[in-house]
This record gives sequence, structure tokens and C-alpha cells, in this order.
Amino acid sequence: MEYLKNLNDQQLKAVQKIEGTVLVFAGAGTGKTKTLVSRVFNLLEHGVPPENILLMTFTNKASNEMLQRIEESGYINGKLPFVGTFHKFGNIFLSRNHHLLEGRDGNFRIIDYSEVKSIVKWILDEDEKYRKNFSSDEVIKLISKMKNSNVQSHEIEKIIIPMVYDRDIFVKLYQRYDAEMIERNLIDLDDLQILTYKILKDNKELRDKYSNYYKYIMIDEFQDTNKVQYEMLKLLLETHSNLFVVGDDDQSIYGWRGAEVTNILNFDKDFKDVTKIVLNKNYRSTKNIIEVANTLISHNKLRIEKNIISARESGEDIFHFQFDDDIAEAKFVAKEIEKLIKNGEGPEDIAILYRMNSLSFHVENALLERDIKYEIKGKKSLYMRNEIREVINILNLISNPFDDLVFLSVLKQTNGIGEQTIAIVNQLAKDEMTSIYETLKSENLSFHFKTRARYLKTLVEKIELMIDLSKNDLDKFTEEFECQFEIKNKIEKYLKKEKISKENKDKFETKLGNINDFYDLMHRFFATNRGEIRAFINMYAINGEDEDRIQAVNLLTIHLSKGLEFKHVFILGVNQGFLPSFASDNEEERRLAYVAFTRAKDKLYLIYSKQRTIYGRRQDSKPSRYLHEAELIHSARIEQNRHKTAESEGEFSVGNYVKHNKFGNGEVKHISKQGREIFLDVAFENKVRKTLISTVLQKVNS
DNA sequence: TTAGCAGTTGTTTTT
DNA sequence: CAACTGCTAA
Ligand SMILES: Nc1ncnc2c1ncn2[C@@H]1O[C@H](COP(=O)(O)OP(=O)(O)OP(=O)(O)O)[C@@H](O)[C@H]1O
Repeated sequence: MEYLKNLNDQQLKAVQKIEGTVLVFAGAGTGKTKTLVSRVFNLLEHGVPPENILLMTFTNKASNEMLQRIEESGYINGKLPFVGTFHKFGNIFLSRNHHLLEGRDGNFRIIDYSEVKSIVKWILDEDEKYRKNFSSDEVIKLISKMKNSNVQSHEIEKIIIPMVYDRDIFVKLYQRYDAEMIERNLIDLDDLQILTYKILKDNKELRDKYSNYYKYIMIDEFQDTNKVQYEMLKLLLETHSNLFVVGDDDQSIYGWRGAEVTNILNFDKDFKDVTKIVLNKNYRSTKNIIEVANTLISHNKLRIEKNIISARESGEDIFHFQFDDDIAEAKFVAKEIEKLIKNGEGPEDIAILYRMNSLSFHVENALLERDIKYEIKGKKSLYMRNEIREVINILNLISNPFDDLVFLSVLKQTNGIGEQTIAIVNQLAKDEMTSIYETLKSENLSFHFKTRARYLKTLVEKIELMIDLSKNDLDKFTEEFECQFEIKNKIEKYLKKEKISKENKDKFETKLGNINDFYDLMHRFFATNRGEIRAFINMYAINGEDEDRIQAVNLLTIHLSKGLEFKHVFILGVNQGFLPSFASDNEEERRLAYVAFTRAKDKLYLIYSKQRTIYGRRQDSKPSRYLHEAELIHSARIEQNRHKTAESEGEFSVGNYVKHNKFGNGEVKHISKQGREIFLDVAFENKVRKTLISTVLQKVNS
């Protein structure tokens, strides 16, 4: 059998074990994914019906790739296995079964981050108390954390949040949020998992049906599964217990969104009769790359030691260099890539990795300058930009004027309508127990709104005009859309004004360009597909733009690079504060660097600089501690602390009392300086300890 | 009642 | 840099 030929003994052993529980535990590039796919082939070869196989991947991209390989294997003639993310599984499951939840019926709509945010903001505005204690981002983060840890809003005793926050108020917010989601029949990304779990848990018959159907369950990147996924998995295993998972604790990089590495570390104890297979031969990278990666990751304490050995030649040395600033960095990278391509390398074999999306900026310019094609993976796509959201909000409203959430967003962005008017509209609709659209149509507007009635009336008329047009003449739709709502026109008018700064001019010109691009897409879509508006929105909202098979240099974050491999890998911003990030200098950051290093097959470039821009300001920046730890640079005294510490700095000294408007009073324990900013390590009276920038703190006398 | 300006603040990663 | 807050003229 072809698929068994290129496997080593250990891989073969894993592939050929058909029944029971298997854990493939192995470091980067040792062939875990390859083993997983081969095992699917082996199951099919042994006559397992494809539809009885459930294969969970971490990203949609990974699942598409695997599915393609399975389809091309020749074992498939009818049904396919389920290959996808837990989210996709949840989406399909809920489409069939969400009516089993109390208060849910009909078709739900999945909302993205920006809509979650506007719901949370509406809720926060309901009560002064809410607004004083939480920002919308905090609430979103905490609710997401709860949902990923499998804590629902009615399980009050299980809701545990950091001490800084008022727990009682948070419980109320979480419950309000859930109520709102049910009321509007909306589902957020976390709901796709937790609600699936809840339904399976509460409905024995359904659970039996599913767990009987999926005879073989497999999971890739098991180190990054969270609590809900783990519990859901156990429910699905009730009938057959044929489980095959692969993972690497050293590559667990999603702890911040609830992934629990203990799922893989305690796997042998938590499941019975586990066959554990360890792979340690790396087929991907040269010896030099693996040596550096191994040296770095050995600094982590919370890990299981693996000794990975490269099956390849020593290869080229690791390139590392400190440039003057991020622009010099970018220029070098672009020049080097141009050289590689001239020497016959494919641009798609080259990747530029970074910790933060904002780091791609200068490299993009440098690549553009040299006319090198590149592709940014997962960048805030066109449709997430504010000016495009405005267009999409209106499109959404035209496609369904009864959706109040969308209506409120459109009201908010409409000239002439503001806070007061929106509050009244919202209240009126609530009183009438009907949608905003119907309220605005049936009520005597001039009675309630005086001068603002006119604005509301024209908005409704415009929407209705466009609804009509969308049914009759999609060819003219885009043109008429701009005529009615003047999204472009507003910006053009602004640009014609006398006194605008250069920055603003640039900013608004990009906005204009974005809108033009989007109108183009819209027009082309409506010209070719005589489809509905909804189809257009879904295409961009859910799938994003097609980003496949272009011959271009890859630009992506380290998080997105997990599971991928490239011949040449450039890592940008290998500086203290960037990798590791300012916000967290922990073992997960080191794992992130390990993942980045081990993506490279042939050559690894570590790029760092003396100065970097952040929030539009230039700052001095030191080389990353990981360069020392990987023994790439050696200095007489390795600086253990990431900041220079001092007894006093500016107006602050160690022992001072300071006040923060959220955390309260506390004592300064350490002072450090980075660039021009002063950071204070403060022990607050409520037992929270934090390092904060001095500008948010006030000195108090004690 | 709203738009627009000026001033402040926070540091990240995503299905 | 971008998101948010508070103030003021119209
Ligand atoms: N037995 C083998 N012989 C030759 N090449 C192999 C073998 N096993 C795997 N490879 C190759 O090694 C590379 C890495 O394999 P794979 O992506 O499956 O590793 P992985 O363990 O999933 O890596 P990671 O954890 O970094 O995602 C691939 O290019 C694969 O084709």
C-alpha cells in the first residue's frame, strides 16, 4: 500500500492501530500530521465507511488540505468523513439541533466580533453601574473565557473572574448578554462549541445517535484543545472509544483563549489503555535549525522533555542581525527575498513571521517597492475596516430590515441621528414589542421626535427604495447605493476641505480606495451572480477573500503559522517586548518562538533592531532574551531583567503609595524604565499585583 | 441634539 | 496607531 511506504516504524505502529485509544506525542516536524492522514487511509483501506470518521483540525485551512488529500486518495466514492474544526462541527450540529435549547427556534445568525461588541456596548449603556466597572473589551474577553471553560451564565457558583472585577455585576452582564443573544436568535463563535456541548449533554438519545455514528474520532493539534472541546469529546466517545490524538505540549500557544495543555499532559491518566507513541525524528528542518530550537525550548520548566533529532544535513547557519530600526529591517528582508527569487526559489516557499499584525507594515512597503508579490494571511481583511462595515451594515439592513441589531448600527452611523434619538427609538420598539423597522413605520414620528423625524423618515424610505431595487435591478444597485447613502461622497467632501493634516489626508484617501475596491467587488458580484445580497455578505463575512494558490511570499503571524512549513523563514522583531511580547513574558511566549523557529526547512533568519515604532512612537529596543537562550548571541552579562530597574525614577520611588482609578491604592515595589516610559510594579491593597505605565498612576501621600 | 475637535490611553495572539 | 471621552459651537 502506497501510503504505508514512506513511514518509519513508530509512525507505522500508530497508523496500523485501528481500535482503542492512541496518543501520538511528538515534537515539531516529526510527521504527526502525516501519520494522522495515513491512518485515515488505513481505516478506509480496512473498509471503515468514511462517514463514520470524525477528524477535528485546528484551522479551516488545515481541514481543506486534509480533505483534499483524502478525496484524492482513491478510497472515496460516495460519502466523505467529517473533516473540520470544532467550530464547523458545532455550526452544522446547531443548524439541526439548536431548537432543543430553551427559547431557540428558526434560523440563527452567527455574529462576528464587531457585532458582539455593539451588543455588549448597548448592554453596558443600560446602567451606570455597568459602565463604571467594565469596558466592552473586558466583558467580551471574560465572557469568552467563561464559555471556553464550559461555564454557562446560569451556573453562577462556577463563574470565577479576577478579583479586580466586581463579580456580581459581571454575572448580571453575562446573563444579560445571553438573554439578548437568545432574544435576537444570534450565536457567537464561542456558542458554537458550548451550546453543542449543552445539547449533547442534556439529550441522551441524540448523544447516543452521534456517538454511535462516529466510530473513529481523530484530533490534530490536541495540545490546543480547550475544556469544552475536551468534555464534548468525552460525550462523543460514549459508544465506541476509538480515539486517535496527536499533539506536542511544546507547541501549545493558545492558552490565552482557554486551551488547556493539561488535556494532552494528563491524557494517559484520563483515558484507559492508552497506546502512547513518541516520534523523535524530524524530517522537516536542518540539524542547525533543530539544534537552536531545542536549545531554546529547553529553558521551559513545565514541559515533557523530548530529544528531537533532525534526519537532515547540518545545512546553513542561522542568520541573525541587529538592524538600526524596523525600516532597515524591512529593506534588508525585501532585498534578501529578491535575491532568493532571482536564484530560482519560489516565493510561496518563503515566509515572513511576526508576533503582532502591526509588524508587517514596513515589510509590505519594502516588498511593494521591489515589486515582489506577497500575501497577508488573516489580516484584518477589507471587510473588517470601519468604512466597509458601514456599507455592510446597510446591506445587511436591506437584506433584512427586521434585524434590530443591524438597524441600530445603521442609525448610529447615519448623519443627523445621534444618541438621544437612538435611545428613544429603541425604547419605543421595546414598548411596542415589535421591530424597530415596524415601529418607525407605524408610529407618528413627528410626535416623538420633532426635528429628527425627517432623518428617520428618509432613512426608512431609502432602505425601502433599495429593497425594491435589490429585487428588480441588481445591475444599478451599487450606483444607486452610493447615491442614496453617500458613503464615498462624504469622504470626498472631507478631502476637499482646506485645513486637513497630511496624516488625515492619507488616512481618508485609503478609506476612499477601500470603498472603491469594495464597490467594485459588489458590482461584479451582482453582475455575474444574480444572487441575493445575503449571498454576497456571507461570501466575504465567513470565507473572507480566497487566499489560495497564489505564488506569493507569505506574511503571517506566528500563531497562524502553526502546522505549516516553508523553506525560508524570516522572523521579524526578535526584540524584547515583541517576542516575548510586553504583555506576557511566560513559557507560552517561548513556545511561540519555538513554533516559529521550527517552521523553517532550510534557512532561518532572525531579524531584530535597535529601535522600533509602537503606537506611532519610536522606542529603543533590546534583542530578545531568546537569542541568548538559544545561544545565538553571547554577552558578558546576560540581562535577566527585561527592564532596567532603579530605586527611583521621575517623581516615583520604591515604597511610594500610588492610586489607579480601577485597581485602587497600592505600594510601589519596583521601578523600571524602558525608552522614555516609566513602569511601576505595584502591589495593590486588593492583593492584585501589576506592572503599569506611570502615566496611569497618581502619587498619593500615606 | 449632534458633529467635530482635542486630548487621553493602552501595549498581543484568533475560530 | 485607533478607539474612546469630554467639550463646545452651531
Ligand atoms: N517518515 C517520513 N519520511 C520522510 N519524510 C517525512 C516522514 N514523516 C514526515 N515527513 C515529512 O516531514 C515534514 C513534517 O511532517 P508533519 O507536518 O506531518 O509534521 P508534524 O509533526 O505535524 O509537524 P508540526 O508539529 O510542526 O506541525 C513533512 O514535510 C512530511 O512530509
